[in-house]
Amino acid sequence: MKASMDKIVNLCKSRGFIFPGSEIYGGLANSWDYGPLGVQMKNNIKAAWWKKFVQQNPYNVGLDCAILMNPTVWQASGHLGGFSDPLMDCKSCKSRHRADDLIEAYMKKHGCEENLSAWSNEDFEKYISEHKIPCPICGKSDFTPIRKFNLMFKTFQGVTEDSSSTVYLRPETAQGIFVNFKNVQRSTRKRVPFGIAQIGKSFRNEITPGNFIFRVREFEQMELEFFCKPGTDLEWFAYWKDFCKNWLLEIGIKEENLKLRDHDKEELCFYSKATTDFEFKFPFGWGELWGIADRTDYDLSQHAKFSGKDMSYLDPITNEKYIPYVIEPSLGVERLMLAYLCNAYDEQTLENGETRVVMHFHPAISPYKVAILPLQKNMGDKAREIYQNLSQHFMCDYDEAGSIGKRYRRQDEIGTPFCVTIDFDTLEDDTVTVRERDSMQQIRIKTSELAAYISKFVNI
RNA sequence: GCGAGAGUGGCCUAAUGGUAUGGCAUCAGCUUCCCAAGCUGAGGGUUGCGGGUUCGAGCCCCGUCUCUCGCUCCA
Repeated sequence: MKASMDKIVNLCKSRGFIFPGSEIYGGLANSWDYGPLGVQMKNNIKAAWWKKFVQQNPYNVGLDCAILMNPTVWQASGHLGGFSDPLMDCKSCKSRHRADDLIEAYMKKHGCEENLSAWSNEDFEKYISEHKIPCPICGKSDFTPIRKFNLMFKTFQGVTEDSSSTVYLRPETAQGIFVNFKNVQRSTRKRVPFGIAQIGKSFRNEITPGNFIFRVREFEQMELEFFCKPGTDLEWFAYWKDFCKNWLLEIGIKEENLKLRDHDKEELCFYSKATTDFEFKFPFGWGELWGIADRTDYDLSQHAKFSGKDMSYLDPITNEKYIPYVIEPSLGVERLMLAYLCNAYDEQTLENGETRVVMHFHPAISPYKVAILPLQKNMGDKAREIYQNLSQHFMCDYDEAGSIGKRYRRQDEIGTPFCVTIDFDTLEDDTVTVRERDSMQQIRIKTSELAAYISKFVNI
């Protein structure tokens, strides 16, 4: 693979796709700011997803929920409580362990197994010190107190930092969809099966983020929750798996960079009946890109239980009443963008021995669609006129600095699919040369036909 | 949180304790009618921050901040 993380990171920074966050203050680990090209590309990715999953899809509708939610939502979903792992370090050898794992292993060995789910951290610590449970690495029993790693960001609603007003930043957008299931169904008169799509920020206090924008603490999700009748769920699971894969191929992800992996039983989350990961071949190895899960009726049932509201669906034709099953394709915007950058990266050696870096973006995703390049600076007036006209339709770049070859290179590097050059003839007969990025082929075209010509490629 | 490593213009890089190099990139001018050409010139750094040793610190010492890599975790 020609792309390496270093090259991608450097290109992103030097060309204005992605900058390190808070850089002038020395940065903030794993935070990233999206520059002029980055935000454009990110918006294009989101727009393409929305178009495919909402605009063009007869089943689905959109939604945009608040990031802050009633904390009970997170009790119902299981994010509070269940997912803060009780971790302790061995003071002697500095290794880290889960207290419940240590105790479970100890109990298993001594044949006295118990259900630990109701135990508090104090219970864990007491049991470990009373039974002098040894560190599996060094054998000593000298642990730090338990530290809780809650993966949710906490903040305070209201001006006093008092615990009664604690709220959380959502760790996934899905719950906002579940709590609005009835609202959306009623107001749109949708019948099951139907889906609700949402794009929005989520926050997770990952202990180990990294790999550029692959894993970050603040990220944007594109999620679909598709509600269907129990029993039809596996059919729909297969349907969305295909649908998602086709979309990735459509926007230009190469099939050889993609791998579908089904979770086996042990790996499945407690609420999930089936999960398939789309993995992408990143320069650092295969990494999860898109997770598709059969969440069963777990979420709606939990919300019914905790809220006391009926979350079931009454089929108006058969009069059957049931809690729908949910198929969830969940995709991270930044992660897809990183995959997309790696997927598009190419270095080519030209006939003259020079190399060019080319980003092979689909025209719908590339930040700029067209660059306007006057061959000489004294053609600037005409060129700016063309720029003004094309800007009505597309994101355009304008560049009159340096040789024409150099300007082509600059556009190749940021993946601009078309370059329009203005020359002497343009001033005479109003035609321009359009140069295509991947083939480097040139065609001559009337300026009046430019917008229509380029539109054909830009629309997915 | 622990362990290790690293911080010199936008990027890369040089500097036995002695005036902070050079390249790329950027900008201006000349030249140039289609794929990183050339020439001339310009701007940009108190070496992450604070202190100490010294006649003198990018370099040595202490502290601090930040980043990177590994470990534990990832609904």
